[in-house]
Amino acid sequence: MKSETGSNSSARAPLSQERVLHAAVAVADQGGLESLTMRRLGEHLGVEAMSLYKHVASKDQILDGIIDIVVGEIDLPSPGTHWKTAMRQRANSARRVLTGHPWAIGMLESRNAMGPAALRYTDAVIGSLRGGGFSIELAAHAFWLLDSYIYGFVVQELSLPFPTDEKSASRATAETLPLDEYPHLVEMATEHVTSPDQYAIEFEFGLDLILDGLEKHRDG
Amino acid sequence: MKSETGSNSSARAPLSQERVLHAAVAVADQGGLESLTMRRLGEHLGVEAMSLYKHVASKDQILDGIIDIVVGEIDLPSPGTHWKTAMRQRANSARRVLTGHPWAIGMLESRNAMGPAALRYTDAVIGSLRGGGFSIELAAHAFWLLDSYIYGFVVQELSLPFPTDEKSASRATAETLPLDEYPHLVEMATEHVTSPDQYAIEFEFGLDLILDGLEKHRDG
DNA sequence: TTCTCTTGGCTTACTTAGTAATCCTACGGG
DNA sequence: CCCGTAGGATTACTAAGTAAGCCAAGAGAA
Repeated sequence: MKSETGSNSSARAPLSQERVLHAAVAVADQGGLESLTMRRLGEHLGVEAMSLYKHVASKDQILDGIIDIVVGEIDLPSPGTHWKTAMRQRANSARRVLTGHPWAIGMLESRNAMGPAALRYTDAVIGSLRGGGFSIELAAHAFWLLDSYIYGFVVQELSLPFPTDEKSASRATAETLPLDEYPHLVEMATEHVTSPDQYAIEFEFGLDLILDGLEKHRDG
Repeated sequence: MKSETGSNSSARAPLSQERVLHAAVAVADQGGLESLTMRRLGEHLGVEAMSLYKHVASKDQILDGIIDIVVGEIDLPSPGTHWKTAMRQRANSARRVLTGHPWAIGMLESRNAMGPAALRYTDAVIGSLRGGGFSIELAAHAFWLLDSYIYGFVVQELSLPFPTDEKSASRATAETLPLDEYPHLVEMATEHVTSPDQYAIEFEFGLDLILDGLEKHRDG
């Protein structure tokens, strides 16, 4: 098993900070944040845990790094696009990316260092709004509002059990609950359909409402 | 030091699940989530770590419990109030509570249990909307939209360095950044005033926009 | 009273984490 | 040919969650 003498062709690719961070994303994606340990990450890269420290300073730095990688996956508004289209696109892209890396959203509040991708993202969004005729003040408002909505929506979407676990949802709403204590909850659970793409519809509703409201502010 | 023989007056109050959970909130409040360890929690209660397990099943259960305690601190809309007033009140209350326990927001996505307080909260909000003339569908939309906004706003508010650390903010925006790479960011940082209660103003803006939009939907 | 449960605490010890300190080895330039 | 260094492995320390089992004090029952 240790026939790796000399210039064997299967000599593993050398580590690098980049490879470590991308591997960390992969590990977190498949096992969740709590499965991302230095030893497991090393294993994933065919390397001992301590070897990682030759490329990153600490686990904290890894955590900062993988957030920025995720943020970097969000599509930036392309310069020419109308602001409303651009905002809709980046909102949908952000939601897709964040739900695709469910561990990421929970880290946004704890680590406040904005990496390069986060800076680029923020700059592009504000730029798109300014280009769309928003004042500085209104652009700031719009940015806060839209980002709040996106983050919060994803937080809720991920914290609700529906998508992953069909039967736990019905059990939670139908059996476990003391039905008469929460009449409105029960009413909603029974009468409000919950289709697989309900979240997309729900997301669109709020997004449209916000974009329309912003447009009115811009024009009025 | 072990003079606690017999019916000493300073015999410590007996533990209980409630006392453990409230102590856990206190520990997390003063030291952050990562400072909440079983040993420290025990210390805080004058007890060994393992003794806690006579009252709670696991640390996970503690985490679920303290979230529900925090949610329970949010003011519920009082039944008689106009829906718009009620939503504004509970939004402000929720923001106040969540920023007061900064560790809480990051846990909302990971633990999906919904304790009794969360159920009560959800039920009351939906009830207020239904009472205000919202259809089931629109009440669901409104709930999602408002809660997304609140959660997301708090996430952003807590992840930005401004309030706690005055000089790190200016350093981050003024010195560390390669200024010309992020022109819009720089513009906003320089021209957009950031007063201490900026967050409250920012929050109001989005809240008003959303509430007005919802009202329009309800009436049209 | 005395014996025995039960309740609620303590002690010990095992596992898994992050990481400091140290060591080893192959390679590249003098 | 030698040696410094880069990039890996080894060992070991500390802190955390928690399983297992011990022990004291109070509440009934005989």
